[in-house]
Amino acid sequence: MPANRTSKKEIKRESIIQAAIEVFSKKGFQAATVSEIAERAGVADGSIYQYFKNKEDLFFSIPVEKTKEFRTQLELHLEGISGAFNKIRKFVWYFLYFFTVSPEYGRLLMLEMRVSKSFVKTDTYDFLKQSVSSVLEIITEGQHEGVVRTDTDIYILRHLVLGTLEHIVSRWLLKDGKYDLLRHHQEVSRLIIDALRNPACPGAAPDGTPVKAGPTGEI
Amino acid sequence: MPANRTSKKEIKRESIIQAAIEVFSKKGFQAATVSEIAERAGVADGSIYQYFKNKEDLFFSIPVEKTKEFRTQLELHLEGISGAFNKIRKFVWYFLYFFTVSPEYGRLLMLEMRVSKSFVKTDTYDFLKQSVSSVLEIITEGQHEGVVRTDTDIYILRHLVLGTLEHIVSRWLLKDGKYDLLRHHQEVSRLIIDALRNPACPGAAPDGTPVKAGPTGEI
DNA sequence: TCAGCTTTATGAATGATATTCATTTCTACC
DNA sequence: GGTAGAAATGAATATCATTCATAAAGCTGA
Repeated sequence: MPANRTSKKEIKRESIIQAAIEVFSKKGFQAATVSEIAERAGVADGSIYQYFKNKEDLFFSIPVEKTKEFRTQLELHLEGISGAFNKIRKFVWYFLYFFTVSPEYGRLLMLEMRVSKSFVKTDTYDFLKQSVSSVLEIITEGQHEGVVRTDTDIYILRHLVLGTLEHIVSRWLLKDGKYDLLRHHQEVSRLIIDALRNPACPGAAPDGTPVKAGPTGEI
Repeated sequence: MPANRTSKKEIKRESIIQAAIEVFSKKGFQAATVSEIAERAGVADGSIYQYFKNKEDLFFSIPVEKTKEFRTQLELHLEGISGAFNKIRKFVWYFLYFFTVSPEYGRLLMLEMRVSKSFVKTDTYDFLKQSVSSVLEIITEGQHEGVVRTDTDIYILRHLVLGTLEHIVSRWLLKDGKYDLLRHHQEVSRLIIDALRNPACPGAAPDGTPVKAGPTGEI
């Protein structure tokens, strides 16, 4: 295909995605209609299907750009920060900050896509997962530093970090962002770090508290 | 209305809900059709609307019974256990156990309802929230015992506990329950407890590690 | 510039399905 | 057994997502 035609197609595709973002953000997946998206993009209903397999496929194309943005901005924010716990603090802050600035997108991602079986099969999801999983890198870095516990599967540590953050963001979105999402970011970091902290690491725990063994594994 | 007729209505309502559980579990909210539910319940399509405002209303009626079951069983399991951390361990185990035994229901609750704005407005949701929030009671109990930190908003502590657990369960459901959800329950409890633990409580931390102050609040 | 071919765009037609509503059937009570 | 009010019915309606036959536009080589 000629290059000229390709770029025109690309532009049209983009304008459809842009219209889709607006309409889906306003109405959610269900209530949004393909006709409205087509109208807003200035194309016929049928044309959408030249670019996307179906309504869902169009919906799932939205996160691609946003995820790239998340990833590059996060890298920028982590730049120059050393120490796994300092990076965790920054990650927590950035995660909450990101959704503070993009609540409409957050609604789509957190409340509609993240929870869909077909989305999980998507390439977009893999990309997203990989981006968010910089936590995993921070965790292993912390283990090498000796400050992060090595007695627990790192994927469980990730569940704790992302689970806590996603829960906070989801509940906030469900309440229409009626309060400041960032207001407790320091407490959240502190909590997460205390969970990740290596219990055997001298000098890592706070407040000079004397400590002793406790039972684990009891249900 | 005569009592006899009332109970007949109640029975029919139940049979519709039962049919709804089966069909929604098998196909999810979207793909399930009102006709199939009606057929399985042995009523006409239109009859559904005598009992429920619409398809969504019917859907959201499902958790009522299941939530009661969750709540009473949890109370039973906590019976006789003392100490906030022991209760947390039991809660973690029971939470994972519950979804292990009811994965189809879990899929509906965790992946479809929990994330819906209209569900959150529901009475059912309030009831559910209240049931799950026995964590809150355990947390304050632990604060009175002196073992749970008091430097952090208890709602944030709840975000950590429920966020971690719901994340674990959601990801498991999205992977079609292909592994044993309970296999890591002890690690999960340990992690959560280490996050909740009062950093100033002598004798609470593990392993006799000497500890000292660390910075908090830095991003 | 144009003929011939390919790609893209179109929107009316199709099919699926939630919901409504005029009509029928049932139930309780006299 | 007659009747009023409740409940049940399912055909009709309205709302989309998606398809597809047809038209328009883009490209190429002369």
